[in-house]
Amino acid sequence: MVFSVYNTMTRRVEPFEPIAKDFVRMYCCGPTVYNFAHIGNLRTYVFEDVLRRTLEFAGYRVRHVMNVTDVGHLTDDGDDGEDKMLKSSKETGRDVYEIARLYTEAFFADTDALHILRPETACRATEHIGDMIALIKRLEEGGHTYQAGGNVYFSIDTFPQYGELARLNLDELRSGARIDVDVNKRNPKDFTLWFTNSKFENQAMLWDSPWGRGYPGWHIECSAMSMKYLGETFDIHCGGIDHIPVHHTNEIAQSEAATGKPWVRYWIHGEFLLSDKGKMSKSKGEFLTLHVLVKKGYDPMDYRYFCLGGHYRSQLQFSWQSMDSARNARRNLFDRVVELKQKAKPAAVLSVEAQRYLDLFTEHLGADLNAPRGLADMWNLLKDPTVVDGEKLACLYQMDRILGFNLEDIPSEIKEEPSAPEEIQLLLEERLKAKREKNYTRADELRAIVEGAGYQLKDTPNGTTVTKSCNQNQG
RNA sequence: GGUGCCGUACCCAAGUGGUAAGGGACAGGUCUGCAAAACCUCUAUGCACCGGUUCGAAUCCGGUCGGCACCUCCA
Repeated sequence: MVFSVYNTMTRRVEPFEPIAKDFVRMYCCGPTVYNFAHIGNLRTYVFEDVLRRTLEFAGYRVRHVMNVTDVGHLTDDGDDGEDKMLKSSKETGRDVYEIARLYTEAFFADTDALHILRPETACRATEHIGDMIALIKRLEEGGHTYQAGGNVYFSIDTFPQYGELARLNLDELRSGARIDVDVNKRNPKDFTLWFTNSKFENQAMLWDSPWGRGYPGWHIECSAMSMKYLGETFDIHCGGIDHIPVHHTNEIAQSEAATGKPWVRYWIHGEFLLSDKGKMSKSKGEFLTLHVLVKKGYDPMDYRYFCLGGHYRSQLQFSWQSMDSARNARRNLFDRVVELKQKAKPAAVLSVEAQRYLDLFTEHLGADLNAPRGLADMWNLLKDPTVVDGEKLACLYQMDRILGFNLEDIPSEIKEEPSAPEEIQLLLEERLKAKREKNYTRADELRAIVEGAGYQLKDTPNGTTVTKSCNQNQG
Protein backbone atom coordinates (compact mmCIF):
# COMPACT_ATOMS: atom_id res chain seq x y z
CA MET A 1 0.00 0.00 0.00
CA VAL A 2 1.24 3.45 -0.94
CA PHE A 3 1.00 6.05 1.79
CA SER A 4 1.55 9.74 1.34
CA VAL A 5 0.76 12.49 3.76
CA TYR A 6 0.70 16.26 4.03
CA ASN A 7 3.75 17.52 5.85
CA THR A 8 3.26 20.90 7.48
CA MET A 9 6.99 21.54 7.29
CA THR A 10 7.05 21.42 3.49
CA ARG A 11 3.39 22.27 2.93
CA ARG A 12 3.13 19.41 0.50
CA VAL A 13 1.73 15.91 0.32
CA GLU A 14 4.81 13.68 0.37
CA PRO A 15 5.37 9.95 0.00
CA PHE A 16 5.91 8.54 3.47
CA GLU A 17 9.22 6.83 4.12
CA PRO A 18 10.15 6.02 7.70
CA ILE A 19 13.73 6.12 8.89
CA ALA A 20 13.72 2.39 9.62
CA LYS A 21 12.10 0.06 7.15
CA ASP A 22 8.75 -1.28 8.40
CA PHE A 23 8.95 0.63 11.66
CA VAL A 24 7.39 4.01 12.45
CA ARG A 25 8.08 6.17 15.45
CA MET A 26 5.21 8.52 16.12
CA TYR A 27 4.64 11.11 18.81
CA CYS A 28 1.27 12.70 19.39
CA CYS A 29 0.65 15.70 21.58
CA GLY A 30 -1.63 14.50 24.33
CA PRO A 31 -4.16 16.05 26.66
CA THR A 32 -3.73 18.62 29.38
CA VAL A 33 -5.53 17.03 32.26
CA TYR A 34 -7.05 19.88 34.17
CA ASN A 35 -10.47 19.39 32.63
CA PHE A 36 -12.45 16.99 30.42
CA ALA A 37 -11.53 16.64 26.79
CA HIS A 38 -14.12 18.31 24.58
CA ILE A 39 -15.26 16.81 21.31
CA GLY A 40 -12.97 19.15 19.40
CA ASN A 41 -9.95 17.70 21.22
CA LEU A 42 -11.29 14.25 20.54
CA ARG A 43 -11.54 14.93 16.83
CA THR A 44 -7.77 15.25 16.74
CA TYR A 45 -7.28 11.96 18.55
CA VAL A 46 -9.64 10.26 16.12
CA PHE A 47 -7.57 11.60 13.23
CA GLU A 48 -4.36 10.38 14.87
CA ASP A 49 -5.96 7.01 15.40
CA VAL A 50 -6.82 6.77 11.72
CA LEU A 51 -3.25 7.72 10.90
CA ARG A 52 -1.86 5.02 13.17
CA ARG A 53 -4.28 2.38 11.92
CA THR A 54 -3.48 3.26 8.31
CA LEU A 55 0.24 2.87 8.98
CA GLU A 56 -0.38 -0.46 10.66
CA PHE A 57 -2.60 -1.55 7.80
CA ALA A 58 0.22 -0.63 5.45
CA GLY A 59 2.39 -3.11 7.31
CA TYR A 60 4.38 -0.86 9.59
CA ARG A 61 4.91 -1.52 13.21
CA VAL A 62 4.10 1.74 14.97
CA ARG A 63 5.63 2.87 18.22
CA HIS A 64 3.09 5.39 19.37
CA VAL A 65 4.00 7.74 22.20
CA MET A 66 1.77 10.36 23.76
CA ASN A 67 2.32 12.76 26.60
CA VAL A 68 -0.09 13.48 29.39
CA THR A 69 0.40 17.03 30.52
CA ASP A 70 -0.21 16.93 34.23
CA VAL A 71 2.12 19.77 35.11
CA GLY A 72 0.27 22.99 35.64
CA HIS A 73 0.78 25.42 32.82
CA LEU A 74 0.14 29.07 32.64
CA THR A 75 -2.66 30.64 30.74
CA ASP A 76 -0.06 32.38 28.65
CA ASP A 77 3.49 31.81 27.63
CA GLY A 78 4.98 34.52 29.78
CA ASP A 79 5.68 34.43 33.46
CA ASP A 80 2.24 35.63 34.34
CA GLY A 81 -1.31 34.47 33.91
CA GLU A 82 -2.85 31.71 35.89
CA ASP A 83 -1.84 28.12 36.45
CA LYS A 84 -4.66 26.08 34.97
CA MET A 85 -4.17 23.06 37.17
CA LEU A 86 -4.13 25.25 40.22
CA LYS A 87 -7.22 27.07 39.03
CA SER A 88 -9.06 23.82 38.57
CA SER A 89 -7.84 22.65 41.95
CA LYS A 90 -9.13 25.78 43.63
CA GLU A 91 -12.46 25.55 41.91
CA THR A 92 -13.06 21.96 42.89
CA GLY A 93 -11.23 21.85 46.19
CA ARG A 94 -9.16 18.87 45.11
CA ASP A 95 -5.45 18.23 45.24
CA VAL A 96 -3.70 18.97 41.94
CA TYR A 97 -2.46 15.40 41.59
CA GLU A 98 -5.96 14.14 42.16
CA ILE A 99 -7.24 16.51 39.47
CA ALA A 100 -4.67 15.14 37.07
CA ARG A 101 -5.49 11.52 37.87
CA LEU A 102 -9.21 12.11 37.55
CA TYR A 103 -9.04 13.77 34.15
CA THR A 104 -6.45 11.36 32.83
CA GLU A 105 -8.83 8.51 33.58
CA ALA A 106 -11.70 10.42 32.01
CA PHE A 107 -9.61 11.05 28.92
CA PHE A 108 -8.82 7.40 28.36
CA ALA A 109 -12.40 6.42 29.06
CA ASP A 110 -13.42 8.73 26.21
CA THR A 111 -10.76 7.55 23.79
CA ASP A 112 -11.55 3.91 24.59
CA ALA A 113 -15.22 4.56 23.90
CA LEU A 114 -14.23 6.03 20.53
CA HIS A 115 -12.11 2.95 19.74
CA ILE A 116 -8.99 5.07 19.68
CA LEU A 117 -6.11 2.65 20.14
CA ARG A 118 -4.11 3.40 23.24
CA PRO A 119 -0.57 4.61 22.66
CA GLU A 120 2.16 2.15 23.45
CA THR A 121 3.57 4.70 25.84
CA ALA A 122 1.51 7.37 27.56
CA CYS A 123 3.99 9.38 29.58
CA ARG A 124 3.22 11.80 32.35
CA ALA A 125 5.11 15.04 32.43
CA THR A 126 5.43 14.92 36.21
CA GLU A 127 7.30 11.62 35.96
CA HIS A 128 9.89 13.03 33.56
CA ILE A 129 11.06 16.18 35.29
CA GLY A 130 14.59 14.74 35.46
CA ASP A 131 14.65 14.25 31.69
CA MET A 132 13.52 17.82 31.18
CA ILE A 133 16.18 19.17 33.51
CA ALA A 134 18.81 17.15 31.67
CA LEU A 135 17.67 18.59 28.35
CA ILE A 136 17.72 22.14 29.69
CA LYS A 137 21.22 21.55 30.98
CA ARG A 138 22.25 20.37 27.55
CA LEU A 139 20.82 23.53 26.04
CA GLU A 140 22.60 25.58 28.67
CA GLU A 141 25.91 23.92 27.81
CA GLY A 142 25.31 24.72 24.17
CA GLY A 143 24.81 28.38 24.97
CA HIS A 144 21.13 28.50 24.02
CA THR A 145 19.82 29.72 27.36
CA TYR A 146 20.05 32.63 29.72
CA GLN A 147 18.70 33.32 33.17
CA ALA A 148 16.75 36.40 34.08
CA GLY A 149 14.33 37.25 36.82
CA GLY A 150 14.72 33.79 38.29
CA ASN A 151 13.72 31.96 35.10
CA VAL A 152 15.67 30.10 32.47
CA TYR A 153 14.86 31.20 28.93
CA PHE A 154 15.56 29.76 25.52
CA SER A 155 17.20 32.31 23.27
CA ILE A 156 15.73 31.95 19.81
CA ASP A 157 18.50 34.09 18.33
CA THR A 158 20.83 31.13 18.89
CA PHE A 159 18.69 29.03 16.57
CA PRO A 160 18.64 30.58 13.08
CA GLN A 161 15.93 28.30 11.69
CA TYR A 162 13.47 29.43 14.34
CA GLY A 163 9.92 29.64 13.04
CA GLU A 164 10.46 27.56 9.92
CA LEU A 165 7.52 25.24 10.58
CA ALA A 166 5.05 28.07 10.97
CA ARG A 167 6.77 30.23 8.33
CA LEU A 168 6.97 32.98 10.87
CA ASN A 169 8.29 36.28 9.69
CA LEU A 170 10.25 37.31 12.74
CA ASP A 171 10.82 40.89 11.70
CA GLU A 172 7.13 41.51 11.32
CA LEU A 173 6.28 39.70 14.49
CA ARG A 174 8.81 41.71 16.40
CA SER A 175 7.47 44.99 15.17
CA GLY A 176 3.93 43.88 15.90
CA ALA A 177 2.28 45.43 18.89
CA ARG A 178 2.55 42.72 21.48
CA ILE A 179 1.24 43.71 24.81
CA ASP A 180 2.78 42.75 28.12
CA VAL A 181 6.04 41.39 26.78
CA ASP A 182 7.96 39.71 29.56
CA VAL A 183 10.59 42.30 30.48
CA ASN A 184 13.10 39.57 31.23
CA LYS A 185 13.09 38.33 27.66
CA ARG A 186 15.85 39.44 25.31
CA ASN A 187 13.65 38.61 22.35
CA PRO A 188 9.88 38.69 22.71
CA LYS A 189 9.66 35.23 21.15
CA ASP A 190 12.06 33.69 23.66
CA PHE A 191 10.30 31.20 25.87
CA THR A 192 10.72 29.83 29.35
CA LEU A 193 12.43 26.50 29.97
CA TRP A 194 12.27 26.62 33.74
CA PHE A 195 10.33 28.81 36.15
CA THR A 196 11.42 29.50 39.72
CA ASN A 197 10.04 31.64 42.48
CA SER A 198 6.51 30.83 41.56
CA LYS A 199 4.30 33.74 42.26
CA PHE A 200 1.33 31.52 42.86
CA GLU A 201 0.19 30.80 46.31
CA ASN A 202 -0.04 27.16 47.31
CA GLN A 203 1.91 26.08 44.25
CA ALA A 204 1.77 22.33 44.75
CA MET A 205 3.98 21.14 41.94
CA LEU A 206 7.56 22.18 42.52
CA TRP A 207 10.80 20.39 41.83
CA ASP A 208 14.42 21.07 42.67
CA SER A 209 16.67 21.98 39.78
CA PRO A 210 20.12 23.48 39.20
CA TRP A 211 18.37 26.83 38.77
CA GLY A 212 16.29 26.64 41.89
CA ARG A 213 13.07 25.07 43.01
CA GLY A 214 10.42 25.50 40.40
CA TYR A 215 8.69 23.88 37.48
CA PRO A 216 9.26 23.37 33.75
CA GLY A 217 8.08 25.54 30.90
CA TRP A 218 5.29 24.09 28.86
CA HIS A 219 7.18 23.08 25.72
CA ILE A 220 10.06 21.15 27.20
CA GLU A 221 8.13 18.02 28.18
CA CYS A 222 7.37 17.04 24.60
CA SER A 223 10.98 17.40 23.53
CA ALA A 224 12.33 15.52 26.52
CA MET A 225 9.85 12.67 26.49
CA SER A 226 9.66 12.15 22.74
CA MET A 227 13.42 11.86 22.48
CA LYS A 228 13.58 9.58 25.47
CA TYR A 229 11.16 7.07 23.94
CA LEU A 230 11.70 7.58 20.22
CA GLY A 231 15.26 8.77 19.82
CA GLU A 232 16.70 12.10 18.80
CA THR A 233 15.27 11.87 15.30
CA PHE A 234 11.95 10.19 14.65
CA ASP A 235 9.31 9.94 11.96
CA ILE A 236 6.05 11.61 12.88
CA HIS A 237 4.90 14.29 15.26
CA CYS A 238 1.26 15.22 15.25
CA GLY A 239 -1.24 17.40 17.01
CA GLY A 240 -3.78 20.12 16.39
CA ILE A 241 -2.99 22.96 13.99
CA ASP A 242 -3.06 25.44 16.83
CA HIS A 243 0.27 24.02 17.93
CA ILE A 244 2.10 25.08 14.80
CA PRO A 245 3.00 28.69 15.61
CA VAL A 246 4.09 28.39 19.22
CA HIS A 247 4.26 24.96 20.78
CA HIS A 248 5.74 22.97 17.92
CA THR A 249 7.85 25.87 16.78
CA ASN A 250 9.44 26.07 20.21
CA GLU A 251 9.76 22.32 20.53
CA ILE A 252 11.74 22.19 17.30
CA ALA A 253 13.99 25.00 18.42
CA GLN A 254 14.90 23.46 21.76
CA SER A 255 15.17 19.92 20.43
CA GLU A 256 17.34 20.66 17.45
CA ALA A 257 19.42 23.21 19.33
CA ALA A 258 20.16 20.54 21.93
CA THR A 259 21.05 17.69 19.58
CA GLY A 260 22.21 19.48 16.48
CA LYS A 261 20.20 16.96 14.47
CA PRO A 262 16.94 17.12 12.57
CA TRP A 263 14.28 16.16 15.06
CA VAL A 264 11.07 15.18 13.26
CA ARG A 265 10.58 14.21 9.62
CA TYR A 266 6.81 14.54 9.17
CA TRP A 267 4.66 17.10 10.92
CA ILE A 268 1.01 16.19 10.63
CA HIS A 269 -1.69 18.48 11.98
CA GLY A 270 -5.42 18.07 12.38
CA GLU A 271 -7.83 20.92 11.74
CA PHE A 272 -10.36 22.19 14.22
CA LEU A 273 -13.90 21.24 14.92
CA LEU A 274 -16.04 24.34 14.86
CA SER A 275 -19.25 25.00 16.67
CA ASP A 276 -21.74 27.52 15.40
CA LYS A 277 -20.04 30.05 17.65
CA GLY A 278 -16.57 29.37 16.29
CA LYS A 279 -14.01 26.92 17.55
CA MET A 280 -14.39 25.04 20.76
CA SER A 281 -11.93 25.90 23.44
CA LYS A 282 -11.25 24.68 26.92
CA SER A 283 -10.48 28.07 28.29
CA LYS A 284 -13.66 29.62 26.93
CA GLY A 285 -15.58 27.65 29.52
CA GLU A 286 -18.53 25.98 27.88
CA PHE A 287 -17.76 23.02 25.70
CA LEU A 288 -19.26 19.73 24.60
CA THR A 289 -17.89 16.48 25.91
CA LEU A 290 -18.43 12.95 24.68
CA HIS A 291 -20.37 12.36 27.86
CA VAL A 292 -22.88 15.05 26.86
CA LEU A 293 -23.31 13.40 23.47
CA VAL A 294 -23.95 10.04 25.09
CA LYS A 295 -26.42 11.59 27.49
CA LYS A 296 -28.27 13.01 24.54
CA GLY A 297 -28.63 9.54 23.13
CA TYR A 298 -25.72 9.27 20.72
CA ASP A 299 -23.41 6.31 20.56
CA PRO A 300 -19.69 7.16 20.67
CA MET A 301 -19.45 5.49 17.27
CA ASP A 302 -21.83 8.14 15.94
CA TYR A 303 -19.22 10.73 16.76
CA ARG A 304 -16.44 8.66 15.25
CA TYR A 305 -18.50 8.31 12.08
CA PHE A 306 -19.12 12.05 12.11
CA CYS A 307 -15.38 12.74 12.33
CA LEU A 308 -14.57 10.30 9.55
CA GLY A 309 -17.07 12.07 7.31
CA GLY A 310 -14.78 15.08 6.96
CA HIS A 311 -11.15 15.29 5.93
CA TYR A 312 -8.75 15.81 8.83
CA ARG A 313 -7.20 18.88 7.22
CA SER A 314 -10.52 20.66 6.78
CA GLN A 315 -12.41 22.47 9.46
CA LEU A 316 -15.47 20.49 10.40
CA GLN A 317 -18.66 22.21 11.42
CA PHE A 318 -20.39 20.62 14.36
CA SER A 319 -24.18 20.73 14.55
CA TRP A 320 -26.86 18.54 16.05
CA GLN A 321 -28.29 18.03 12.61
CA SER A 322 -24.95 16.65 11.47
CA MET A 323 -24.78 14.42 14.52
CA ASP A 324 -28.24 13.06 13.74
CA SER A 325 -27.15 12.47 10.19
CA ALA A 326 -24.06 10.61 11.38
CA ARG A 327 -26.11 8.60 13.82
CA ASN A 328 -28.53 7.47 11.13
CA ALA A 329 -25.70 6.59 8.79
CA ARG A 330 -23.89 4.62 11.47
CA ARG A 331 -27.03 2.76 12.44
CA ASN A 332 -27.73 1.90 8.82
CA LEU A 333 -24.20 0.62 8.50
CA PHE A 334 -24.43 -1.49 11.66
CA ASP A 335 -27.82 -2.86 10.63
CA ARG A 336 -26.39 -3.92 7.30
CA VAL A 337 -23.49 -5.60 9.00
CA VAL A 338 -25.79 -7.50 11.37
CA GLU A 339 -27.85 -8.62 8.41
CA LEU A 340 -24.75 -9.83 6.59
CA LYS A 341 -23.57 -11.68 9.67
CA GLN A 342 -26.88 -13.48 9.91
CA LYS A 343 -26.67 -14.56 6.31
CA ALA A 344 -23.02 -15.43 5.80
CA LYS A 345 -19.58 -16.05 7.21
CA PRO A 346 -16.70 -13.84 6.13
CA ALA A 347 -15.05 -15.28 3.06
CA ALA A 348 -11.53 -16.58 3.42
CA VAL A 349 -10.39 -15.14 0.12
CA LEU A 350 -11.66 -12.03 -1.61
CA SER A 351 -12.91 -12.19 -5.16
CA VAL A 352 -11.57 -9.79 -7.74
CA GLU A 353 -14.63 -7.56 -7.36
CA ALA A 354 -14.39 -7.34 -3.60
CA GLN A 355 -10.66 -6.85 -3.74
CA ARG A 356 -11.22 -3.92 -6.09
CA TYR A 357 -13.22 -2.12 -3.39
CA LEU A 358 -10.54 -2.80 -0.82
CA ASP A 359 -7.88 -1.52 -3.20
CA LEU A 360 -9.81 1.68 -3.80
CA PHE A 361 -10.29 2.06 -0.08
CA THR A 362 -6.61 1.69 0.75
CA GLU A 363 -5.69 3.93 -2.16
CA HIS A 364 -7.91 6.67 -0.75
CA LEU A 365 -6.75 6.27 2.83
CA GLY A 366 -3.19 6.12 1.56
CA ALA A 367 -3.65 9.45 -0.20
CA ASP A 368 -3.35 11.74 2.81
CA LEU A 369 -5.96 9.87 4.84
CA ASN A 370 -9.05 10.56 2.79
CA ALA A 371 -11.45 8.91 5.21
CA PRO A 372 -14.61 10.43 3.65
CA ARG A 373 -13.65 8.76 0.41
CA GLY A 374 -12.99 5.53 2.25
CA LEU A 375 -16.46 5.65 3.73
CA ALA A 376 -17.87 6.13 0.25
CA ASP A 377 -15.94 3.08 -0.96
CA MET A 378 -17.40 1.10 1.90
CA TRP A 379 -20.96 2.09 0.99
CA ASN A 380 -20.38 1.30 -2.64
CA LEU A 381 -19.22 -2.16 -1.63
CA LEU A 382 -22.28 -2.68 0.54
CA LYS A 383 -24.61 -1.73 -2.28
CA ASP A 384 -22.93 -3.77 -4.98
CA PRO A 385 -25.18 -6.72 -5.90
CA THR A 386 -22.34 -8.51 -7.69
CA VAL A 387 -20.38 -9.06 -4.47
CA VAL A 388 -21.70 -11.92 -2.35
CA ASP A 389 -22.39 -11.47 1.36
CA GLY A 390 -19.45 -13.43 2.70
CA GLU A 391 -17.05 -11.36 0.67
CA LYS A 392 -18.71 -8.13 1.65
CA LEU A 393 -18.24 -9.10 5.25
CA ALA A 394 -14.61 -10.07 4.80
CA CYS A 395 -13.89 -6.88 2.88
CA LEU A 396 -15.68 -4.75 5.49
CA TYR A 397 -13.62 -6.26 8.25
CA GLN A 398 -10.47 -5.28 6.39
CA MET A 399 -11.69 -1.71 5.93
CA ASP A 400 -12.69 -1.65 9.56
CA ARG A 401 -9.09 -2.16 10.62
CA ILE A 402 -8.71 1.50 9.68
CA LEU A 403 -12.22 2.84 10.22
CA GLY A 404 -12.28 1.38 13.72
CA PHE A 405 -15.98 0.70 14.21
CA ASN A 406 -15.15 -2.78 15.50
CA LEU A 407 -17.75 -4.28 13.18
CA GLU A 408 -16.73 -7.80 14.10
CA ASP A 409 -17.83 -7.18 17.66
CA ILE A 410 -21.36 -6.09 16.82
CA PRO A 411 -23.65 -8.81 18.14
CA SER A 412 -25.29 -10.57 15.23
CA GLU A 413 -28.29 -11.57 17.25
CA ILE A 414 -31.21 -9.28 17.76
CA LYS A 415 -31.12 -7.92 21.24
CA GLU A 416 -33.76 -8.92 23.71
CA GLU A 417 -35.86 -5.83 24.23
CA PRO A 418 -36.40 -4.92 27.86
CA SER A 419 -39.99 -5.79 28.61
CA ALA A 420 -42.43 -2.95 28.91
CA PRO A 421 -44.43 -2.31 32.10
CA GLU A 422 -47.43 -4.48 32.78
CA GLU A 423 -50.03 -1.90 31.82
CA ILE A 424 -48.38 -1.57 28.41
CA GLN A 425 -48.30 -5.33 28.00
CA LEU A 426 -52.04 -5.46 28.71
CA LEU A 427 -52.67 -2.83 26.06
CA LEU A 428 -50.62 -4.82 23.60
CA GLU A 429 -52.58 -7.96 24.29
CA GLU A 430 -55.79 -6.07 23.78
CA ARG A 431 -54.48 -4.69 20.53
CA LEU A 432 -53.46 -8.16 19.38
CA LYS A 433 -56.97 -9.35 20.09
CA ALA A 434 -58.44 -6.44 18.15
CA LYS A 435 -56.15 -7.22 15.25
CA ARG A 436 -57.24 -10.83 15.22
CA GLU A 437 -60.83 -9.69 15.11
CA LYS A 438 -59.85 -7.29 12.32
CA ASN A 439 -61.05 -4.42 14.43
CA TYR A 440 -58.36 -2.13 13.08
CA THR A 441 -59.96 1.04 14.35
CA ARG A 442 -59.57 -0.27 17.88
CA ALA A 443 -56.05 -1.54 17.11
CA ASP A 444 -54.97 1.87 15.89
CA GLU A 445 -56.47 3.54 18.94
CA LEU A 446 -54.44 1.25 21.15
CA ARG A 447 -51.33 1.94 19.09
CA ALA A 448 -51.86 5.64 19.66
CA ILE A 449 -52.23 5.13 23.40
CA VAL A 450 -49.08 3.04 23.69
CA GLU A 451 -47.12 5.47 21.53
CA GLY A 452 -48.46 8.32 23.60
CA ALA A 453 -46.96 6.62 26.63
CA GLY A 454 -43.56 6.85 24.99
CA TYR A 455 -43.23 3.49 23.30
CA GLN A 456 -42.73 2.58 19.69
CA LEU A 457 -44.57 -0.38 18.21
CA LYS A 458 -43.31 -2.61 15.47
CA ASP A 459 -45.36 -5.43 14.01
CA THR A 460 -43.08 -8.12 12.72
CA PRO A 461 -43.87 -11.59 11.38
CA ASN A 462 -42.95 -12.92 14.82
CA GLY A 463 -45.17 -10.61 16.78
CA THR A 464 -45.22 -7.05 18.03
CA THR A 465 -42.20 -5.48 19.68
CA VAL A 466 -42.11 -2.40 21.85
CA THR A 467 -39.20 -0.09 22.36
CA LYS A 468 -39.01 2.99 24.44
CA SER A 469 -39.05 5.88 22.01
CA CYS A 470 -36.46 7.94 23.86
CA ASN A 471 -33.95 5.12 24.04
CA GLN A 472 -31.97 5.88 20.95
CA ASN A 473 -28.76 4.11 21.81
CA GLN A 474 -27.52 1.24 19.79
CA GLY A 475 -29.39 0.78 16.59
C1' G B 1 -3.68 45.65 10.84
C1' G B 2 -0.79 41.04 9.14
C1' U B 3 -1.06 35.74 7.46
C1' G B 4 -3.74 31.64 5.71
C1' C B 5 -8.13 28.79 4.52
C1' C B 6 -12.92 28.19 2.63
C1' G B 7 -17.70 29.14 -0.28
C1' U B 8 -20.11 22.21 -4.17
C1' A B 9 -27.86 19.92 -4.10
C1' C B 10 -32.51 20.80 1.60
C1' C B 11 -28.17 19.51 5.33
C1' C B 12 -23.13 17.39 6.04
C1' A B 13 -19.19 16.41 2.75
C1' A B 14 -15.32 14.25 -1.18
C1' G B 15 -13.36 15.78 -5.68
C1' U B 16 -7.79 20.53 -7.30
C1' G B 17 -7.57 20.49 -15.55
C1' G B 18 -11.11 15.77 -18.69
C1' U B 19 -16.71 16.36 -18.02
C1' A B 20 -19.89 16.35 -10.28
C1' A B 21 -18.01 10.26 -4.61
C1' G B 22 -20.65 9.11 -0.33
C1' G B 23 -23.97 9.81 3.82
C1' G B 24 -28.38 12.04 5.92
C1' A B 25 -33.11 14.18 4.91
C1' C B 26 -37.24 14.45 1.41
C1' A B 27 -40.29 12.11 -2.36
C1' G B 28 -42.03 7.84 -5.18
C1' G B 29 -42.24 2.41 -5.53
C1' U B 30 -42.30 -2.99 -3.68
C1' C B 31 -44.13 -5.07 0.89
C1' U B 32 -47.88 -4.17 4.79
C1' G B 33 -55.08 -3.87 7.40
C1' C B 34 -52.22 0.57 9.17
C1' A B 35 -47.51 1.79 10.88
C1' A B 36 -42.43 0.13 11.17
C1' A B 37 -38.27 -2.40 9.08
C1' A B 38 -36.00 -3.84 4.61
C1' C B 39 -35.03 -3.21 -0.47
C1' C B 40 -35.37 -0.29 -5.15
C1' U B 41 -35.68 4.50 -7.61
C1' C B 42 -35.22 9.71 -7.74
C1' U B 43 -32.68 14.72 -6.15
C1' A B 44 -26.65 19.99 -8.88
C1' U B 45 -26.22 20.69 -17.68
C1' G B 46 -23.86 22.61 -12.67
C1' C B 47 -19.78 23.64 -8.03
C1' A B 48 -20.78 32.15 -4.39
C1' C B 49 -20.57 35.99 -8.46
C1' C B 50 -17.98 38.40 -12.79
C1' G B 51 -14.12 38.14 -16.33
C1' G B 52 -9.78 35.49 -18.41
C1' U B 53 -6.42 31.19 -19.93
C1' U B 54 -7.54 26.29 -22.32
C1' C B 55 -9.87 21.73 -27.23
C1' G B 56 -11.76 21.26 -22.22
C1' A B 57 -12.15 24.58 -15.53
C1' A B 58 -15.72 23.20 -9.51
C1' U B 59 -10.50 22.58 -10.30
C1' C B 60 -5.56 27.44 -13.11
C1' C B 61 -5.24 33.26 -13.26
C1' G B 62 -7.48 38.24 -12.01
C1' G B 63 -11.41 40.82 -9.61
C1' U B 64 -16.00 41.13 -6.44
C1' C B 65 -19.01 39.49 -2.44
C1' G B 66 -19.56 36.33 1.83
C1' G B 67 -17.76 33.05 5.88
C1' C B 68 -13.87 31.22 9.06
C1' A B 69 -9.18 30.38 11.42
C1' C B 70 -4.44 31.97 13.20
C1' C B 71 -1.18 36.09 14.82
C1' U B 72 -2.46 34.98 22.81
C1' C B 73 -3.32 29.38 26.65
C1' C B 74 -5.95 26.07 23.33
C1' A B 75 -6.69 19.55 19.66
